[in-house]
Amino acid sequence: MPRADRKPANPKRAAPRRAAAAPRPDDPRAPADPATSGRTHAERRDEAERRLLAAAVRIVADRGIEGMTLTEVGEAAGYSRGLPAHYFGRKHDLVAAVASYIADGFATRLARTSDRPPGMASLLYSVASYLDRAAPDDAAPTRALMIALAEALTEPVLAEAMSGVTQRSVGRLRAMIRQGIERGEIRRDVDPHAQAVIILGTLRTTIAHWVIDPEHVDLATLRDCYVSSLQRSLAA
Amino acid sequence: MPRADRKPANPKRAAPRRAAAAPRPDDPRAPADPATSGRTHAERRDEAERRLLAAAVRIVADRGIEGMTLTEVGEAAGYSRGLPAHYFGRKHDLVAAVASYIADGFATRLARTSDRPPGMASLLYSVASYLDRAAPDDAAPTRALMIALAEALTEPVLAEAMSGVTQRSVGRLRAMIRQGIERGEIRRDVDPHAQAVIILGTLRTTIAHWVIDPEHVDLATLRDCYVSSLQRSLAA
Amino acid sequence: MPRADRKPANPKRAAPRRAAAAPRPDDPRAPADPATSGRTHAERRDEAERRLLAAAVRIVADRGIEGMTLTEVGEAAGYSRGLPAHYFGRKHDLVAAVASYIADGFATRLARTSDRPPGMASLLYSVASYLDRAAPDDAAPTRALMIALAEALTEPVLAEAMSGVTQRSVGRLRAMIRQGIERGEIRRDVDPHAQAVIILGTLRTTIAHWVIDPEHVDLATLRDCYVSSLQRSLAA
Amino acid sequence: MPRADRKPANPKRAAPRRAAAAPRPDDPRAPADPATSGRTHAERRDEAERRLLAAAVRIVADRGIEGMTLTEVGEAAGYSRGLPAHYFGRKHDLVAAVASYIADGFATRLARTSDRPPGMASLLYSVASYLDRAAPDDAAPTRALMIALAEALTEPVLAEAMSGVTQRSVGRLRAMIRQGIERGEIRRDVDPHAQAVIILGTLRTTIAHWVIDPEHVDLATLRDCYVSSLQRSLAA
DNA sequence: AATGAATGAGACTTCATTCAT
DNA sequence: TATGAATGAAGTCTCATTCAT
Repeated sequence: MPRADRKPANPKRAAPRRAAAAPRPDDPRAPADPATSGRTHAERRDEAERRLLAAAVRIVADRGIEGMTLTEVGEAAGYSRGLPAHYFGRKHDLVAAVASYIADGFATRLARTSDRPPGMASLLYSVASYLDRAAPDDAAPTRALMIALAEALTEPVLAEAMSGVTQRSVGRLRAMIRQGIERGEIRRDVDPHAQAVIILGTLRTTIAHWVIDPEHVDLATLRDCYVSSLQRSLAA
Repeated sequence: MPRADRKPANPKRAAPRRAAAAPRPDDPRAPADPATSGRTHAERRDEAERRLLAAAVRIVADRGIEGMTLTEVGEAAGYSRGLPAHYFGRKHDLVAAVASYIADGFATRLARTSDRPPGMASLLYSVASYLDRAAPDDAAPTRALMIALAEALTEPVLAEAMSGVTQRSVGRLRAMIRQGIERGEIRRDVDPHAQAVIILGTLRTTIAHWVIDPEHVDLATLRDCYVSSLQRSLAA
Repeated sequence: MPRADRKPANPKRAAPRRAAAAPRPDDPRAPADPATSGRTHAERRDEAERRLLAAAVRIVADRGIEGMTLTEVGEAAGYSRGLPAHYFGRKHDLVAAVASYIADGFATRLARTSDRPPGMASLLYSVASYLDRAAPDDAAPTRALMIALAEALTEPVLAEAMSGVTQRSVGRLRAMIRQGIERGEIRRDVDPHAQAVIILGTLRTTIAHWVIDPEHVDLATLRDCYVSSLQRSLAA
Repeated sequence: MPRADRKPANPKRAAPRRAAAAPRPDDPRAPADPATSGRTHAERRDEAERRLLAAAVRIVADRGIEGMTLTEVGEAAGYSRGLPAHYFGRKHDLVAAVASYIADGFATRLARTSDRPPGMASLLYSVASYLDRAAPDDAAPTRALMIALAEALTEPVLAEAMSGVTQRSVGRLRAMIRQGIERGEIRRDVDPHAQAVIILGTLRTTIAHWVIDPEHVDLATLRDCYVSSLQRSLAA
């Protein structure tokens, strides 16, 4: 006689299902009213998609792209195993969406958002605030970016997205360097593009260093140190 | 580099697979006579192990750690698919061995091998040649190191092995910076360790950037740019 | 060199395997309509689970626990080879489920289900009907129990389940013996527990004997023989 | 550069090798002089074979036939992985040899070794001492026999060897029963063969029960209980 | 006589993917 | 919209087995 109460042994299947009430405010920009009822299909779809992506980012930050399974993403987002596939189709496409989602979060990070004058001042300010913004309470997005950059070496779909965010970042730095040269603040023999690549590389490596070993790395000190180094090396 | 010869034509070949024609001189110091007969157990074992590791490195350079399968490693080395497991047991242990193997290949990369005077000159020379050596004919070792460093973020066994190379490399840079300070070439307020960590990271990140996107990055320009930046920012 | 794009496992996936023709009525109480369509998820799941367990019991009866493979269980039940793992996770857990399934089928075999008076009469009746019920058309369940009991010696998960069914059986026999003693039908110097263990052992060995060599063993004769022996040896 | 000190990850390979000095007096009947030197090839071969078999029995007692690997047998006996295959060829043949070896150890267990008079007294004495001898300091041989008997249900090569012990044991019991009948101690309507089969089976099943679940079974009580039951049920 | 290198079959297990509900 | 049942490919790992030393 079959046992009525048997459950599949897979422990993951025991994970919470659905949780329509208030799944989890995964996304910092969570909507004010996450209640299921009283919302249009489009709204629900959008929210589900956002939650799935946010869950995916957290998982990527933990275990990398290969370590992320569709089942896990669905359940971590408070939905069923099947939903990620339902929305994104192939895993490949989910990975692409995750990569864009991660990149978007950093897209404007080097944009000049202050009232600093263009050129050297903007550059130094952007560099400083890039490092400042890396250390919020939740390191997951930063960690996810680092991992996505790393795994772009072997995963073409990531390479594409990461190449995009890299080029935008390099472009912003390059523009500031050019302005600095035009304004006579920065040496004329500096190659704006190459210098921008090096600055971005230094920023990323500093953050990666902190992501790996936050205990022993003091971002504020490194920030000050780098800003003054940069000033010294670029000054006309 | 993709392999040319996939499998022996005759699938039911009972004879040992090791082709007498010296399948591939994986090891630069390949033995003169790789024929099967006339060698001791220990010799055969050592050679097989070396070949397996060399094959694994090539595959890691192509597809990353997760993309490397035991079957592929065995066959790429000219043996059976079972041999890697037979030697290394778990894939985990093969990965550890591969990581050490990769790390060993770069152990002396930042050692001062020139006749430059110690201190600033050595430092700048080492930095320049690190970037120069990244792009030889066979980029596989460099690629493999970059990938191993990247995947160390999510794979603890790699993290351990990579930590070794990193510490050795940081140590060498740190020593040069200290000498530069002692000789009065480098500012006294530079923290040798922190600066060494940042320099190494920047070198690596930049190379990774180039690996992913060689179109937009010219290593020679970067090298000159970085050397002069460093010189100015560190100079006493 | 960028990786060749990974391709979907099988682009032209063959149609689902579940034959609509009701592959095999594995379960004696097979459902009237095993067709795939028109059933809820829960129903399909339950039926699949029942079929898998029934198939597993048959295979265990044939080849023992070690000889049972997940692939075989899946296909013998009319499903894919992947389903057992999908439901039960590890083979270990399937084995545990099979052991419970087998034990459950025999759990009540020694319960007094007749209108015989308690004590000696019930005991003799239970013993007789235990042997009678062992010889239906399909010896697989009995054979599976014997094998599970045997392999419990080396497989802890079986030992647990078998220990359970054994203790229940011993408990029932012991209760009847106690009643017989209280009613003055059975000698006062009989140790109810030890005697119950011996009776169960004799029953099982008799059945095992028949399972192994049904041609030369006449269960009806052995039954009569043992019932009268028992009566003689226990009578007050 | 390949690491010279690498060992295969398989932990079993780290087990002691060879140990020519005085490996282990596995066999109680070990030769007086186990020294390697000064012995003929035949002697060394015999000893190696005996050691291998003794090691195999210990392993079977622990993990069963399927759980026994050739490598483990060789190393547990103090030799190399390859020796069992070298001597016995296929695993199948080693199993057969092990089965015979086990059976031989129990060949005389039911022989009347006392001065009891033939017939009923011998029968009861043999039964009692069979149970007594089951629980010596080293239960491995008993365990191994039980396991071999159990796995004979699914492993033909075992069935054959076990059939030998069984027939000898049944024969001895049958002879005692016949003598009892001739001497007028045992009822004439007892079938000597069937009764002997049932007695032997009950002895074995009971011991197996005790092996699995020693907590709930007291062999001494069982022995007394069974002896007096037998006496009453067989008495003329 | 004895060792151990190497092979290859076959098991378990995970998971992306498809499809019915 | 969302769930989850079911498939099947691909990978890891274990070992019996063969064969050179």
